[in-house]
Amino acid sequence: MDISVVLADGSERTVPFGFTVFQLAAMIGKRLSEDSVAARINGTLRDLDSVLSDGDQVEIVTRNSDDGRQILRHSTAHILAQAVTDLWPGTHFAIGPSIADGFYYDFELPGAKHFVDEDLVKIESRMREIVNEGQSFARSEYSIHDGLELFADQPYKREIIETVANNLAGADDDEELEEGVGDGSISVYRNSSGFVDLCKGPHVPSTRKLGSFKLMRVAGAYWRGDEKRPQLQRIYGTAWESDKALKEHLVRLEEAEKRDHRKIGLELDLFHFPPEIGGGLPVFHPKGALIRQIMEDYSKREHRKAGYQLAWTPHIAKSTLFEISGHLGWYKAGMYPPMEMEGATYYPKPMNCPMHILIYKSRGRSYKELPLRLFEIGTVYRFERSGVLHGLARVRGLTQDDSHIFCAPDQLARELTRLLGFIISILKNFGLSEFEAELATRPEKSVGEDFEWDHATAALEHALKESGISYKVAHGEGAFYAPKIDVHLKDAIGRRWQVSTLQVDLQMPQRFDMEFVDSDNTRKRPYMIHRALFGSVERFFAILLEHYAGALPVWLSPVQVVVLPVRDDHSPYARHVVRELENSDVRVDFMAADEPLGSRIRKAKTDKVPYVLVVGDTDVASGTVGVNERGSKDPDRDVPLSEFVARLVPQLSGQPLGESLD
RNA sequence: GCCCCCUUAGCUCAGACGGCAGAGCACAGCCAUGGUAAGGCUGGGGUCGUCGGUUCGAUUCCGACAGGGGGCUCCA
Repeated sequence: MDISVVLADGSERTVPFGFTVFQLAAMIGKRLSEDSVAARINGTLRDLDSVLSDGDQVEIVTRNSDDGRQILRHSTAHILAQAVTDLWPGTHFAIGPSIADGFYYDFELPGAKHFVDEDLVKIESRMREIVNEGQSFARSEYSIHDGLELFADQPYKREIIETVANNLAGADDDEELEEGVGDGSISVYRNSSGFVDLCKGPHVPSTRKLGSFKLMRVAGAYWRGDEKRPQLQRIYGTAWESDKALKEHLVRLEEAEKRDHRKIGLELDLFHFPPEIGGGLPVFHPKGALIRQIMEDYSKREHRKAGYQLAWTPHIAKSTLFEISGHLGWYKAGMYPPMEMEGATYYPKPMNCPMHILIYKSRGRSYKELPLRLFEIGTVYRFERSGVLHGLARVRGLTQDDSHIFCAPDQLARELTRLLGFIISILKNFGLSEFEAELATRPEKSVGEDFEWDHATAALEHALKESGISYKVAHGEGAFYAPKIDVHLKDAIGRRWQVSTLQVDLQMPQRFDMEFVDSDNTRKRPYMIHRALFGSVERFFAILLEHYAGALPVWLSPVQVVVLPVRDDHSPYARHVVRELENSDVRVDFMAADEPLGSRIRKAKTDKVPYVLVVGDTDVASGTVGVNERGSKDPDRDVPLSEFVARLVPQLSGQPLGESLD
């Protein structure tokens, strides 16, 4: 008896009853069957040995598809666990999912031992043996009861099974499902060698399908992500559909490493972290400070144009302020410890907002003044835990480009829309073009009235829709006092960074008893919007360095042009060129002819200076320069100086030129 | 804070069974005046992260601490 199935392209195939997916793939083509790792049957991922039913919609999943790679990674995680239990009998293994680019597996070694780096070599070679043995993965199902018995020696597996068994409603947890529990039964995969793991599947049919993987590192990771629970030993690996894809991935990692802002910061002499000052407290060297200043000046100018007023507030305040704001109640652990003086207690500020509120409250406010937009590039101090510090991206003294907007309730939606548009346009002017947003809604633990949350959340969503930015809703991810929008951007090599945040604060106006007099002469409470655009100047600085790999656009470059005389006797003319450029507000350096030309050019280019001008005999004679533009291979000789200036000047302001400077 | 790794010249890194510490780049001086990515010579520069232990002797072995890196947790 034959049955018929529908393939991904819509065509129908007739196959014998009892045919498996793999047999179907083989029937379609040798290449397809070789590349197949699983199948999607009626929308669900299944093993290749699944038997087909009449009318099934079948899509063969190949190793180079997203689904396929995920299956390869998950299967590779299994043989990682198998290798570890082979090498350390009695190991407890917890979970081992696929993740972006790879997989991990969490273990608890007998005797509370820890992995060291050399162990990865041993484990990897055991994994290669398992691959070469061509072990099969076979699925079977167990009742909860039998499953608990099967994993009698595996407390973490038992906990997964028990949690879900006790709370079937919790079965919508993806991780539990990936681990193979649901619907009152569990599924396990058993290798031909006898290794068994709890798993939903699917898996590749044979370990021989695996092999393009590499173990990357060992790390500690808390069981279920809870720092109160045991810390397990996590091994990270990467796995791909082919050795070529694996190699490309490793090259991409190297590229990313070259862009590391900490490395670039050192190479270009921009900033460093003196241990004598303390972790997370950078000093900016002259060139780095100049870049910062350009960023900040640009930002201030744009804010003034957009109707903001600049504020300036001190770095410390009495405890009273943070008692009113609530920071001492909620976030004391995140604040630097206090200083005592003349009987009062002072704290370094962890945020600027309470001080901006005091500016608002310095006198009565009329509805005619709203929206009142205050802006400050203000440095705040937060006691980040030592383990989380990361270059400029996560510091303890950070400078927020912070604004607080106070508006009437009926102005909220319009103001948020305007704000989001402003944020996007500024980010674009820094040469960033791909954005995504997240709308974070009310968390379970939160304060405030429903109608306020609803109003604020709706206004945020309205702004997102108006701006046209793509977004997703992160349910329950908001701050406990406010819903928010987080803007993420993608950098030149596709990494996502969170930058701007907009929050509609439902608490502060009340805590500080803020009000304004409305047109009907009644006192009303304003809404308050918190917003950081760069996030922090330091973090945004890091993002720009990594995005541009240090080759900043002309307007942000600390040195825009270097002028090199070929010989010493060209120096007077070279200095004339320097003066001319300085008259056009170009940041220009002169490099004396005390080294060979080649090495001076090399130095200027490794400093990533956008334009290197070389002047020699012909230039002196005819008033020209030899232009070396960053990124172009050949010099542009005999360019009249006035022509070069005319070409350069439009690039000096912070406006995008729409060109890639990579 | 927790797990793993690292710490030798300003930078990138060698090094030895435990027996006077090495290179390249950078820096300084002299020479070389060179039209497009490293010119030559000479020189200075180190308590081998800190403290303690083992040892006749420790930069090397052991321990603690500090700083850095990769993760986990956290990020108002």
